[in-house]
Amino acid sequence: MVEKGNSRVGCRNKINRIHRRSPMTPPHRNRILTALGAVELALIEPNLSLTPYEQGALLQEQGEPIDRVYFPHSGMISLVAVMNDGEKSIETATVGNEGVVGAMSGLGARRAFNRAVVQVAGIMGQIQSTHLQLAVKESSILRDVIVRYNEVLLAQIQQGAACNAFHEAEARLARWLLQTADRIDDSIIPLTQEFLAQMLGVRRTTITLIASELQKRGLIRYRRGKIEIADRAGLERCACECYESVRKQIEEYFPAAKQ
Amino acid sequence: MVEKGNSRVGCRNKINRIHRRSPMTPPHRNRILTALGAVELALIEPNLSLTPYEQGALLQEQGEPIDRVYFPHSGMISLVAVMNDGEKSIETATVGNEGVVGAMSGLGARRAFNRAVVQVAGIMGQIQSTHLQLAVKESSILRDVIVRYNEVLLAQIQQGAACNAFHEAEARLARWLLQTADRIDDSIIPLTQEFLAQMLGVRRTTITLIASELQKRGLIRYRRGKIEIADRAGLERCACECYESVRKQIEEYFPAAKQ
DNA sequence: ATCCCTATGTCCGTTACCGTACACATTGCC
DNA sequence: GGCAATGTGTACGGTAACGGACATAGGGAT
Repeated sequence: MVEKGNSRVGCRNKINRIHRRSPMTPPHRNRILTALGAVELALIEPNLSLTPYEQGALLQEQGEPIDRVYFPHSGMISLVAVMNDGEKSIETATVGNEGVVGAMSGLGARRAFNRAVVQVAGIMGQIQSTHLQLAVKESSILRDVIVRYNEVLLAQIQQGAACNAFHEAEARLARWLLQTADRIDDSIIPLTQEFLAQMLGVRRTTITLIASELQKRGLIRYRRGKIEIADRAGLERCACECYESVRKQIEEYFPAAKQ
Repeated sequence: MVEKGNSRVGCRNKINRIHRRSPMTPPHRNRILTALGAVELALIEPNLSLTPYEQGALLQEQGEPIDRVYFPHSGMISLVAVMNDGEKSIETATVGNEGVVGAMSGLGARRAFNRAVVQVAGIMGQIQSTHLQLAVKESSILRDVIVRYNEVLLAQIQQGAACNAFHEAEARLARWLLQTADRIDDSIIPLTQEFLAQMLGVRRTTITLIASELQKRGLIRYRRGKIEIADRAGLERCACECYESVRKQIEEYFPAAKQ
């Protein structure tokens, strides 16, 4: 089960490390925000605060009203479906600096249809839903960007649904690792097998089995709580089509800034 | 694989039958439309045509631009995710008179994120996306209703994703039958096991096995191409939580008209 | 009545993953 | 250095569903 974050320090270091990498500019720019023009940015920026979140932080609970919207600049957020019994849960989408959590509340959506958990610590731009709503009233471009991201999100969730039904755990794990590496822009993913199991909705021992198999084949390397992609091309061959399919759509709708 | 409808006659009778049931008023009212006030209805009704569709009709293809929006008054539409190879496909949501297909295009969404196929023949209100867009510009209530339905749809797709991962075929079949019966407001579902298999993303023989088991237990009865729910309460006990969960949300967001 | 097509039934070996239990390794903490 | 907590490895029976092949039966068309 995913729980509210309680690691006290730990991630502070990570954030500092990121800052050290590029002291002048923000470490990453959120692509949704960069897709906006100066006028639209000016509408929301006064109410947009930059906040670091640590691993495990619960940003949004399934079924509760949405009060804030998060634009990750770094780190990664999982959108998670929680079953009624409260026992099992599974990830239905991941959001990194290419996305936004809770954006539809800006158009009037009331309740969160899923839980949102910070999986990899990072810095999020955040704004109150009410503030975003006011900004949307002023700018149809802002509204369009939100609708556009909603398309991406829907496609991603749907692809995941099909993926769960058709593809085996190995392909899904490979997909997940690649996807997450893209989101956090790092080939080392700081998560335990236990977490991966919850994301994929399989047993932890199944992950152990598959991971050691992938390691044997030289595609990944891992140690306690860290998984490293060793052979990206190889892992891509191992992942299902869903990876490329989602990646392409994101790239098309919200291309990464060139530099 | 789901294909473009090619049954020539057949469904005509069905539509006539429905019409005979209530000759004065439309057989069912679409709940999204009834959720609108007179002012909003007046905005779209001039461009809203009533059209019967037969089983198998392809309303929307995955990845293509959305040009029309469909408000079912009767019948049932499946939203289907198609895998890249074009071979496999799976249903990610069903839409009946409680919903609408393609509504987000009214807010500017460009491309269909999934295929939409008529599973059970019925009458659809349909309107051009461009016309809907114009109406949305005039009415924030209309916009809100669309956003509200988007919430329902997202929740449904996500629940389906989790369901595919956690629940076994029997529970999913039970769920599907109940859900579809609700949509078409009839306890007899005119579909073959082959179709059910495609919807659930399992082998046809798996459906045969499960269906005959359910029949043995007296929960359903079936003959060639028709499945009847014999013991609704029993089938509900057999279905997974997902059924109730989705049903409740729909009822809350778009309650059925009392009569 | 007959034919043929489509829908349903049955069989069988195979496999991926579950469920559960327990042992071992690494890390941080006192 | 020793302890506890956390993460990883392994083992094993059980089973749901696959994949493919083939057999029967319903029902519309002629």
